[in-house]
Amino acid sequence: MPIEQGVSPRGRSSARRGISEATVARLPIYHRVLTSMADRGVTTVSSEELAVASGVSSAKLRKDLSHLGSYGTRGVGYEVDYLVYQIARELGLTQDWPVVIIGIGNLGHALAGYGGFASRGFRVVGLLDSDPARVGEQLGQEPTGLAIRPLSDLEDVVRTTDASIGVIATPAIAAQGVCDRLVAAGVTSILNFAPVVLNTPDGVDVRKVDLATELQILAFHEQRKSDARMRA
Amino acid sequence: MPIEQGVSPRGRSSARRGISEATVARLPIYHRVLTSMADRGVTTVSSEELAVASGVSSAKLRKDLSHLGSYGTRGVGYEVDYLVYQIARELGLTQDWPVVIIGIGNLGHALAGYGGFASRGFRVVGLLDSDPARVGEQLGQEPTGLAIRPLSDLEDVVRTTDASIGVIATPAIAAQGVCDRLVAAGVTSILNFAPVVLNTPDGVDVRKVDLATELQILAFHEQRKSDARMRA
DNA sequence: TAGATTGTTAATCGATTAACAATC
DNA sequence: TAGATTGTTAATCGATTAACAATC
Repeated sequence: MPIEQGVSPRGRSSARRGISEATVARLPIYHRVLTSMADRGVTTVSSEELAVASGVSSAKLRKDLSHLGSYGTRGVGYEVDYLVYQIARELGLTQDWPVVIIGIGNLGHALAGYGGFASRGFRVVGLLDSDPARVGEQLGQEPTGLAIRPLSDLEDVVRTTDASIGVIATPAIAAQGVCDRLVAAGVTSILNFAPVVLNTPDGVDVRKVDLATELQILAFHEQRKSDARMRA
Repeated sequence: MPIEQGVSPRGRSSARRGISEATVARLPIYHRVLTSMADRGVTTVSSEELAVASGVSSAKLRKDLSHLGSYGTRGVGYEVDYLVYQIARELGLTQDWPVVIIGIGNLGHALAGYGGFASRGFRVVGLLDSDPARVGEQLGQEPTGLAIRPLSDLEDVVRTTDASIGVIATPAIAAQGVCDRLVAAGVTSILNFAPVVLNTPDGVDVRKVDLATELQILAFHEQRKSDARMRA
């Protein structure tokens, strides 16, 4: 019996090093597609089926999944429930993540009410806004609802809720200041919707969602297509 | 004088082939950073300065810009205004792009009111929702405002406005159907906020913005960091 | 056993980086 | 001319793909 692959030195096989960013970015897609399959009563899926449903090639899918471990059965495929669980564990969805949202304008409002968070273990535990007129406003239904608190409560909210993830939905001008305060209060992951490049120390992860950028990329390709039509 | 680089066979040098997706995705960032510099009265910028402000390496920045043409001056840097214009032209921001938004819930509402669109040539020309209670609602101020129209008007709106970009902000269940109708009506670029993998024919570009996915990627890294702290 | 499908390898492709000649 | 900085090259790195041996 050849030792093809040493047993991980750590308890959890998934904790091996070297799962690439590109793979991590696709895992949530697989997770969602698999969850929806499970809901429809599908119990087993092949890499080909899952790949098509996820919009990737089956080779890429198998390669991605192989980073988590050997969870398929040759000649058969993957057990949907088991794979959902393994991906969730890899992504850290088996634990609860307290999230604070700063800037409760139109967008912050929409984010606070987004159902897709809670169902994946993200618990919105704080809503902050600098506008005194907005402070105190209650979002959501009473039992689970949350009141908007003044921005000055930021440090307090982060510490009492032990939130490690902050969502910035403020105007651009306020974003860096809020970011600095979040980091100082102990937040180490930031999802940024403000159209600015945030400066953060090492060890803090920032992901940026930029609506204008997305449209601009589409416009670029739209222009290409329009040029191509022109030539034809 | 050696012919190092043939003149493009097309009128516009920027229309050369082979500008990579990775580069295209960064151009909007450069464009925004440069615009903000111009607003502050900066007239000239070096690749090093622009790179730092954009959060990339200067080598990457110069490589990216070199795909557009030779718009810098050795020993000096880049003229801010000129570079802004060249990037805008490359991205197709020098023309107007009519955009329709489908699904005017919290998120669609926020998108419709987002100022970052108009300032970059994206004109929201249609708002559609399937909820009769919402139809007729006026968004924005009177002169520029827009009324929500019934979903059944989709084809009509796309055709009369000649929109080639559609934004889907509907619930997941409705997204594919709306997508199919948009494509049938002639839309060739789609920005999808619904948490589903859309199926589209070749030639249609889809970009997906997925809030839950972004948080899940952060959670993955957060878990890693927490593991690392545990071990320390 | 025969058929199916995984997990992995090796080849390919593409993007990033470092370094520097060109040139202002 | 001396100093600065671009544009480009070549090396490196990482991700994707195709193919197939392993194995259910």
